Amino acid sequence: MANTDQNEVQYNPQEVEKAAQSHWEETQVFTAKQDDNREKFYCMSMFPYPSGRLHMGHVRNYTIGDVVSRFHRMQGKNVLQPMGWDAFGLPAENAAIDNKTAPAKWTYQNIEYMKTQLNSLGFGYDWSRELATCKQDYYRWEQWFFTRLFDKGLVYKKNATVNWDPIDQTVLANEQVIDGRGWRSGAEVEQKEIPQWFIKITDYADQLLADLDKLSDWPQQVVTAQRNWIGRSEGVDVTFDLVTETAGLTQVEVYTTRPDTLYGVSYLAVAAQHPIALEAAKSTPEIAAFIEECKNTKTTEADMATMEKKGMPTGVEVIHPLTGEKLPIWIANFVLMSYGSGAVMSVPAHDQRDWEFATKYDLPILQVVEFKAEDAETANIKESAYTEKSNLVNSGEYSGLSFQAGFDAIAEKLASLGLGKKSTNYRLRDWGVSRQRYWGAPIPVVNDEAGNSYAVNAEDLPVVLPEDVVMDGVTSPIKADPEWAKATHNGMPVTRETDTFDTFMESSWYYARYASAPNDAMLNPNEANYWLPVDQYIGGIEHAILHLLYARFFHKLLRDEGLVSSDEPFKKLLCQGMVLADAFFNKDEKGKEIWHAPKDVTVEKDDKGRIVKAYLADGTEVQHGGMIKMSKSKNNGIDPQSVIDIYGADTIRLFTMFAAPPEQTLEWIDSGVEGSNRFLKRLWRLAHEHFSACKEAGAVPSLQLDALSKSQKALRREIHQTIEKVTDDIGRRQTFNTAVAKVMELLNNLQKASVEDDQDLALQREGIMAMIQLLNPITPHICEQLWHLLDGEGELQTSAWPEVDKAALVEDEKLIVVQVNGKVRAKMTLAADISSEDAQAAALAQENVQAFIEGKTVRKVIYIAGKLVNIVAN
RNA sequence: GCCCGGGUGGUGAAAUUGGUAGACACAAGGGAUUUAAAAUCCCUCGUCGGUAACGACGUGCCGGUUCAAGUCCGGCCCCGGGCACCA
Repeated sequence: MANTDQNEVQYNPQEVEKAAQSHWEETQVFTAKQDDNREKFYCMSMFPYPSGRLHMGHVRNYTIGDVVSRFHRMQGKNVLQPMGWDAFGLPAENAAIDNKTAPAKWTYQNIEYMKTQLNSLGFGYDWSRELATCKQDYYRWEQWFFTRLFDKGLVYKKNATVNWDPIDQTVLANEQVIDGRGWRSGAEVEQKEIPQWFIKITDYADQLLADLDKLSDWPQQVVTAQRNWIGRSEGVDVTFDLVTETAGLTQVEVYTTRPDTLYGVSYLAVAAQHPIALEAAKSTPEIAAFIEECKNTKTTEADMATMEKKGMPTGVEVIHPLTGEKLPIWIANFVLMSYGSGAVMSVPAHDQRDWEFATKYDLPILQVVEFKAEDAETANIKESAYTEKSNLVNSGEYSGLSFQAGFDAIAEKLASLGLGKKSTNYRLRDWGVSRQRYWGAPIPVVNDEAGNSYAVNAEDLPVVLPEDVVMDGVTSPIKADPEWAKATHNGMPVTRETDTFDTFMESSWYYARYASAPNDAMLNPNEANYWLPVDQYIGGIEHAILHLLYARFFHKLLRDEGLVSSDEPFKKLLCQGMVLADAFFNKDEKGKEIWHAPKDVTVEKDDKGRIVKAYLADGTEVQHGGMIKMSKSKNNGIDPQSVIDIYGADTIRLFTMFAAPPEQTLEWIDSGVEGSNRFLKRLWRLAHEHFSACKEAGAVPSLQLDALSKSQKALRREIHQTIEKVTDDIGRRQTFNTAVAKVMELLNNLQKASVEDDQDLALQREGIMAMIQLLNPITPHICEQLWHLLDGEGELQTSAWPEVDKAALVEDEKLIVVQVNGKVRAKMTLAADISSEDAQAAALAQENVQAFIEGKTVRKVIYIAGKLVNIVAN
């Protein structure tokens, strides 16, 4: 029991971890080599942006990845777990301005430091495959690939709006616009149209949608989010003839998903930028003013839904294609120029926005869809639109048709009149990849004097981004230097594009480059196809849409280029939850919240452990803002390094895996971290006690399976139940928290078991060795050291995962619960092979059961073998 | 508004196929050890009643199915996240 032997070796995580890490370095156990005779397992975590230091979100993400990798490696698979750096991006430019260094230098310094942090956490990466997206041996292939897409007609240039800072004369990224003003100049940001490059992701919209069905090992919510983002809808393009020619047009086209409601149209609504609106503005100053107002309405704000529906009549009219009726055209602030044709047919009775608009401007509301029977009592066109799909009414010859029949019949009629055709629309837009930033991969395009664009020839690649630059904070160095843009293309003088790629370009294919990074090509298909697809991808839910959609798209592009053979890049996806911590604040004179770091705050708790008072070192009282996501703005981040320095990597790894299931939020609790550390100390101590006992005994005794006592059998069953559960929890369920809990339970039981003879000692050894193996994916350093201490066979990292001895699981006796009318009244231990009759009889004989059935008639007895008896009596 | 999650002790959570609700851990309280403290170890710990045995109640609310419901079905309330004027 509590052995306070003075000679006992103390658990010193720093020493243990250093030793284990050197051992892995010597054995090169994480270097992955292609081997067609072994089953491969490719486990990848989302690579970090090299911001300077790891944060707790990284620790959680990469611990999960390392646990999965080590588990599969111990199962004998050929595991690849790489790591790299998402190294291009805006923060480097900002830091460069603040620190007066070049973005490249800052980035490489950060990479160097963060790499030591990752290593100190013991993550088993194959560093020989390390990549940084800002290096030319990486982005040159991205540039090459873009030129291939250029040749295939999958990219194009068009005007698109950017945020323009009129004082700094520069383009701003969305995050540089704060409350509509430039972050440095404070000038009001303007929308400006400039030519930019787009990749035709919409050409792949159907494939991206259809292949979602193959992603059965992705979280359902991510699949759903992507489906909604692609937003496929089926409808009809309807043409309305204008009564009089306007803006050079004789017709207006609209897109509708509800052609069945065509008889309910009472007006058309067009976007403020629509040609008809612009034409009307020429003669009517009020309209011009309204269009100007619409320009300034933010389209990104969340309060859009509550925004007032506003509009103005244009005075222009169209003819209803079926009824011949004249309908007015209105300009409406909720119609988007960027979706469909920038014009909609308005059916106020059956569309809520149209209803609000029509009610406000007193336009006719015509019901053409019958209320379903179940809605008949509640629906009321005078109060809101009825948007259900149902049979048609008031629709001439189409009245009485169902939704689908009406849809088809009206679509057909319009087609025969030459005034409509069925069409499919997507919410998904083409991917704009131009960024007017410096720290990114230059877009490999040159332009001649006539304005023609050419993809840079393969032999002229890469287009190198100069790294030794001075950032003035306003203009991109490659835009500021006219010499940089000078180039020749097939002997002709040309000018380079000075825009760079969206950094999502780099992160869309890095998983493939880890698998294969030849010097002379983007990928070697043979190597890439050995490792791909990624078997397990782990990262934050914030990338559920953009990154994961772009990467899926890129994979299909790589496939169509013949570089990979699979359809999807990531077989299984795990999105880990956020890390939360207590946050504290007080308010300054202006009422502004000032957030204080948890380490500066002292808390007082009541006897239930709830925070009743919190104050700073100088006694100032602060308020507890609750458990919220660790962030700079709330000043509640915990630096992982400080935790590693105190408790070591194994403790931080254990706590993050134990405190919550991986996809749920994790609450950072200091006392919980101490608890995890306590557990490791107990494990350490038990293993060392065992080691001493073996030394005393002279030899490591071997287990005599047929000579085990009843309690020894029970303990051995517990050991093998633990192996069974942990294997399932890590391998299949990915509930690492319950795996840890089960090992904790085993340690508790092993500590309680008295060791009196050789059999006890041998059994203790079996249990300890199993714990070391089972915990190794989570806390590999301590396990590695204990494995050596106890002379484990072979390399722990690649040695076989412990196997369940099915015979050990067999129970001679079982605990049976006895219920009367569904309530537990007794428990009894019976032979496992007892007959149903005997079990029922034993249950009825229980004293407490007798008390509850006295005076009642037993109607029925249910026996669930080996588990439960339920006696129904009344 | 729409789409996902979720609601279980003082707290984080567990209960995998409908079969003992609360494993494991944290906090709290009590005790041992110690000159003292730290560390360590032991005990208690859903609520109420009872010395205890045990009993009643208990998984957001209301109802249903079932021998049996945290789990399944119907309705409602609340919380968190995501998307958003997509025609």
